[in-house]
Amino acid sequence: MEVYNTLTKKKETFRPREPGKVSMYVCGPTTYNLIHLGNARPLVVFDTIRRYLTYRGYAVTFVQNFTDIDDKIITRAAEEGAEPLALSERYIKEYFQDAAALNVLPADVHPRVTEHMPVIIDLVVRLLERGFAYEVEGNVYFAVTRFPEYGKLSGRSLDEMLAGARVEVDPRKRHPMDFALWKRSRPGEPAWDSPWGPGRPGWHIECSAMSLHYLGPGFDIHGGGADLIFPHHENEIAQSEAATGQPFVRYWLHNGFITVNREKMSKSLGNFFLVREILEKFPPSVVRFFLLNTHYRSPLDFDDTRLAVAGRALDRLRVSARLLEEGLENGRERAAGAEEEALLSELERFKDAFIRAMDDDFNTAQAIGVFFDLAHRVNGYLHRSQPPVRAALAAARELYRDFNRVLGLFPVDEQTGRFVFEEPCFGGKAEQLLELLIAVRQEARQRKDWTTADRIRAGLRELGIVLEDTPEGVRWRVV
RNA sequence: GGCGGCAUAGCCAAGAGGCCAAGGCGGCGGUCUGCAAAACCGCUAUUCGCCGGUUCGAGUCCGGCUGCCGCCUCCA
Repeated sequence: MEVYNTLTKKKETFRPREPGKVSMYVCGPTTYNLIHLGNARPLVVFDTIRRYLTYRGYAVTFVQNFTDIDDKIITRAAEEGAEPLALSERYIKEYFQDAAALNVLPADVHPRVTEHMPVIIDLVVRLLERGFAYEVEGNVYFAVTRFPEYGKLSGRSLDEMLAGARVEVDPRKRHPMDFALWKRSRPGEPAWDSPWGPGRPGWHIECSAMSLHYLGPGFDIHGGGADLIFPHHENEIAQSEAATGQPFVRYWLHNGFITVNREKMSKSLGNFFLVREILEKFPPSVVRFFLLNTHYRSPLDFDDTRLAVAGRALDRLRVSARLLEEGLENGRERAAGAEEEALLSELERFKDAFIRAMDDDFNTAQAIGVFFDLAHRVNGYLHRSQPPVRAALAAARELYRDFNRVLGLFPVDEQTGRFVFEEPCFGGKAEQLLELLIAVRQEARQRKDWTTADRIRAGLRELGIVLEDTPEGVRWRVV
């Protein structure tokens, strides 16, 4: 397996710290608002990476933090007249709702800053003891000049950073690039006791403290958006390696940005789309497909049209999976013939191709291509062989499930293990009404009353419900 | 100003030296159908931003140019 490591700027063979086990940490959200699509990309990407590593037999320990106290939370809370920690709590709940909708599995641990103060303070103390940090009036700063390798992740030297610096220099800092490990709190702000007085952690120290706490130094994968490379991850390396004297992380993975009109989607530009809003217009599986249909390191331009196109593409896989399930119901328990033998051997080929794609730096775009090849092949078999051989289809369904286990595109019914084809926005009485309309139309068709039949079909199409007349009866689906 | 990335068909997007340049959307023709839809069959880039170079051989490596984007400031 090969992964692109931001630290070395090249693909490397993936060798975990411990054979058979993978430890990974992904920077989670600062909980002061609902997540937008740009925030959702790393969620879906690293969820998929985690799923794939699990699929490949690794015992994965996956940690994703919540930054539940920081300046932005305090500011936002003040605006709303809310308590900062209550605000965080609320948005953590909202986060889990969006993540679940996108079929993102919960991490093994979701540590929060406010619940790890002793661990964070210990790390700051250690940095002070080792001479990598200094205190000024209740604030503690990391001294970048004491860490010669500062800049190794983002690929620039302190001099280069200074040359382009647009930061105003804080007079309390010894070096302009020094950054806060601990910030003294102002009156009325949330505060925790520390050897330097009441305050709260700087942004970067929490991830060092919590990842080291749960995974130990030299853990395997640290992930996040490319905008975290500098300063966040650069600072994490400096803090962690200064404190432990050991390499911090083996592989740094960074996803590319979501753009809108080719410009980065960001809160500061205001060109962002909330996951919540998008899910009002598109099924979550389409959003997930859209995110995975491009390699995770490439930029991905977003607009409604592209999502709609993704939806049509995904429909192809959805329809194929459905034809497969129907084939299994109508199929025969017959011995495999030449046609089935050919299919079975191609299934092996698709599985190999899928693994090859994912082994190459988690190339989900190529892996999805293999999924389409598989669907095409199975559709062809179904088209040619009626009734199909059940054993062959069962093998095909296993492969659909394998691919889906990794990509997480289709919801699966926990009870039956079957794919769930209709999005949960439809059901109950509405579905019964639909069945009634379909029955009426069937009667019209038997009378050869094509006007009535076509009117019902066209009307339903307007509502986004497609009817398909097949020899086995009428099939409907929501588009 | 410093550092970095990307440019592949009408659109989206894989592909990091060598069988015919994946896949999807769209389009065209056909099979099926009452007509459709879906599915199936066939077609849809003599060519990978431009110019040089390395090589028996280059979207794929090197240099230059052009264009777009990002980081250097909170941001996934």
